Amino acid sequence: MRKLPGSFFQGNDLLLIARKLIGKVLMTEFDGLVAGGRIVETEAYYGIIDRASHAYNNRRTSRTEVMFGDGGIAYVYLCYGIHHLFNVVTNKEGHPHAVLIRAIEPLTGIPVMLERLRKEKFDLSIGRGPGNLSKALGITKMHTGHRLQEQISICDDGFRVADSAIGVSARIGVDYAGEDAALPYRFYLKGNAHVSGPRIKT
DNA sequence: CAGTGGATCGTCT
DNA sequence: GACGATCCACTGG
Repeated sequence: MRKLPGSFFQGNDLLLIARKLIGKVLMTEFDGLVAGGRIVETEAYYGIIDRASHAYNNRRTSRTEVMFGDGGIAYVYLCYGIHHLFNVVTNKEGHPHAVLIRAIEPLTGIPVMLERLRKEKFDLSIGRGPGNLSKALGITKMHTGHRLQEQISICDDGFRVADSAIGVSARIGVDYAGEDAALPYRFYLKGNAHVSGPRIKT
């Protein structure tokens, strides 16, 4: 288990980073409670030229400010007043790229996740969908701006994903973004039951 | 199954 | 004052 260094996140190749995050392990440790899972679904948000991005048109506010910093930082915000969505900031200062983590396959700390979700038994909804995974891992908007090296970290455990195992599609829930809604910026591990969105028909 | 609507509040206009 | 990078429960077929 090797924590990904800041340099992993600071490249300008957003789509490649979003793709390479598939198969990595997202871990949290809050108050001694460890939880984590394998990332199986991501979405890329292309900053100032992407109508789906909060940083579109160089929109710089107190909320979006962390996206303008160096890569390797968490961007967490509240959606629909209920859900905390976790993003990884990428690229260098001044280039507000981000990758939304949409789903994980739970690996460790499953009892802790069940407790946070108020669930009795393991089921596929744990870690499925960006709101669910943040809740399971205990991530909230108070963690926005945190470096991904301490309480929240992303690790390589040696798991390898072949290019052919990664599916690509349009992003989910970004209809407001006009033509940019159709861009192929969503990546997922084919056949994984924890991936969100409509089931793929085979 | 598909479709619909409610929850709930920070953020920006 | 409007609106989400969502989720779940509930409806009807």
